[in-house]
Amino acid sequence: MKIEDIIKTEVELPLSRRAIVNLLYTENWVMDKINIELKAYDISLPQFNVLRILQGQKDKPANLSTIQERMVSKMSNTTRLVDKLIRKGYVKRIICKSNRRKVEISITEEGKDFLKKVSPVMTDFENRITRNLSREDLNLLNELLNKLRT
Amino acid sequence: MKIEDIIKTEVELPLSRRAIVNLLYTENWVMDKINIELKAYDISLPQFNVLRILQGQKDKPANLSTIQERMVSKMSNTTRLVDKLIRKGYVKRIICKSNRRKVEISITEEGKDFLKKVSPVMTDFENRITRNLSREDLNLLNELLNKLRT
DNA sequence: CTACAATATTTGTATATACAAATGTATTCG
DNA sequence: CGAATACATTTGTATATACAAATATTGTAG
Repeated sequence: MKIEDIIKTEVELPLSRRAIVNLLYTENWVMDKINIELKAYDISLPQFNVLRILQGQKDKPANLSTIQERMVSKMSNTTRLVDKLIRKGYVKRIICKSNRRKVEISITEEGKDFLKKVSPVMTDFENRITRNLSREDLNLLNELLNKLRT
Repeated sequence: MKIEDIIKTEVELPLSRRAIVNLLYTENWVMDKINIELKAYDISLPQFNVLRILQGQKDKPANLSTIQERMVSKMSNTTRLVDKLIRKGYVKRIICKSNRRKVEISITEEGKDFLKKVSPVMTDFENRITRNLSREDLNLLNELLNKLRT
């Protein structure tokens, strides 16, 4: 559906505005679907991503700033996000011995089990939501987004 | 910059995940820049969009549900958003005579003046932020996003 | 070794958003 | 008419986010 029809504007948008509005709208549309998917597991996307980052560390714990720089959306408050994961039992936090300003955050067995359950669900979701795009389409979209940010 | 480098993952992402992550990341990147731009005018993007919608009405007032269906990101709370615009003096709200469940919201002269000042700034911003994309690129991006939502 | 700057995280506060329930009004149907 | 239902908006509440300030720790220059 054309973006002009979605936001019900009579006048055609200038090309650059149309692309930006479409980008914002589509991101919202995707996020809605992701949230619906994750709601069943009582976790938010940022929380899920932190778990994935920690698992990617292969048992080497990460500190807060490492997590922050790897997040898709830059978090203003990673402390409280980690707090929530701790309350759920998915991660643990210990103060770094070598530098007591730092904290070391690592995934628990419970967190790993959770990921083992939810990761395939998300992978399946990603495939479903992009099913209308061919491999070339996906590559092209990826390149255009990179180019936009250049 | 490749999305894998941005989120510092060692493994290459599957195509569909890469596109989705890139979409979310790029939208965040754009929103950050929009917020910086609008901050000087002490207004948020949803608020700005409501003003544009009301101006598009050409003095015909809109009710809340009309505004909601035209918003890019579906608002869960348009009442309080309009409250803020009223406090700023940019819009006014009167109860609809024919159907007192409805309210009629319209832009004030002050709101029109504000838009006259800020709209060119935003148009200029939109052109700047898309300057690396050709007309074909923008059309292509637009089509790919439409296709994704199909 | 002490004061000062730099680093890493945490906390406070204001604002934003999501979702559900409540309010007030209009319509319909016996 | 009066009860039930539908409609349009508002309010309550819990959670999320942005940003600034505070805290705690380490490194460094004199």
